[in-house]
Amino acid sequence: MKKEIDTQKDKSTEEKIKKAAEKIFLERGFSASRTRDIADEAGINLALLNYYFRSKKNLYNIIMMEKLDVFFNIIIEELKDNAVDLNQKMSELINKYTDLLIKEPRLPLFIMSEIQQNPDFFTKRMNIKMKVREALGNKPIIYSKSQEDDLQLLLSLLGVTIFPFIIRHSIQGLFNMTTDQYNELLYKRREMIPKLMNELYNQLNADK
Amino acid sequence: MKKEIDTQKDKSTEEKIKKAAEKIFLERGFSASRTRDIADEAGINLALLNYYFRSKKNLYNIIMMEKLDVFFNIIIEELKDNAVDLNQKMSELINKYTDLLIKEPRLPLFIMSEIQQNPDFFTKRMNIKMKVREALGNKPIIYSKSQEDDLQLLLSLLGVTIFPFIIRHSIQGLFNMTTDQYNELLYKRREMIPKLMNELYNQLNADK
DNA sequence: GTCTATAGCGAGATAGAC
DNA sequence: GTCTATCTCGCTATAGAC
Repeated sequence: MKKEIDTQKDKSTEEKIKKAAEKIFLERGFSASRTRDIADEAGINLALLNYYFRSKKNLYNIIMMEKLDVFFNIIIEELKDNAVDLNQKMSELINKYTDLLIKEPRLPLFIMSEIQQNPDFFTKRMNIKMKVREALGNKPIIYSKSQEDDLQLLLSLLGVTIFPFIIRHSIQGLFNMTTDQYNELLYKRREMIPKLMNELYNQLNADK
Repeated sequence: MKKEIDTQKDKSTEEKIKKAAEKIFLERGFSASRTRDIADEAGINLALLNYYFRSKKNLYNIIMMEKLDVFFNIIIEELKDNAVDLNQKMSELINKYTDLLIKEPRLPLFIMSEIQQNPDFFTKRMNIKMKVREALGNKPIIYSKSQEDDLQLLLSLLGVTIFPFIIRHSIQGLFNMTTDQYNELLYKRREMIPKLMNELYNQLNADK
């Protein structure tokens, strides 16, 4: 009953199921998703889903792992390479997240919801945590004054960059905006945010 | 089978169920919540839940409406009263959200998830939209240059204020921080953010 | 109003033919 | 590998006694 890995032609069906699961899970979350709907979306039969992935939960975990990687690797890339100019790093991070979230608008809520409901996720099964430590040069992460400022900067940067995607529907609804209008707003933020964050950086250093 | 409104002693049980539902729904969302768990949490029998609230969905809607009100009324208060100083308004908004979200950390994800899955929510059943129009002085909301800047400012402010609460578990997990350490960080942001946002405001006006 | 017992159904998973 | 049919269980909702 276990899946054979090295046959070469079954990849197409497996991939169809994964793509369908990605769509459904991201739209509705785990509990509200129905395996029948995933099968329909994939254009295959429900039994095949269990044939390839054994269970709904297992399929979900696979999708979740991939999405966590996509989402957090952007931050990890940001954290390493201390040589690079701070402004350049921030611009890169903003551009990467903007591009990603225009394509996959539901990603942040999907990931944040999962982690909120399962806060031990990193501790138990993630290699992402290891990657972060690695990116920080294997120094033990101590809550020192300087690192605190770094973290405040990172939180602000992520907030101004990602949150507008999270609250998108509320704002569009409240202010009667079309998706195109809102996207225009989001793209303009790419220029705006680095200047803003640079100011924050100076401000934090001036406080000392 | 309908609930009698004007009896005076039944309020206790009804309130117990509502409080329990609030807890469970906010923790798990609608689909992952079990009415049995809500009943257990309330210390009453499952049948009573349906006696008082008819259905799970109805109970959920009641909780959701209240939470939407709590969450968005802070923004609405911010939008009206144009006479008040901008810095003061921003500080108030930051303090209100920080106080609220320290008490109810799961509120933003709960609301954002619901609206993402049901974007027509405002259009169909909300009086919040009306309140926003009212707060803006009954002017039709047109996507003009000046209002665009206002909106960028609002999005940034909400982002730096609320997002750190949303990403809390990820950051605590990644950086091995305790809840107390993270809360300390959050409180410090109350001072930091108004200065930052003021800079953004100047920046936007200088661009013209 | 509050309880026990249960109806009824929706959904995940599997058996087994092809 | 892929399908149809079905098993089984968990969950919402209700019937009915007290």
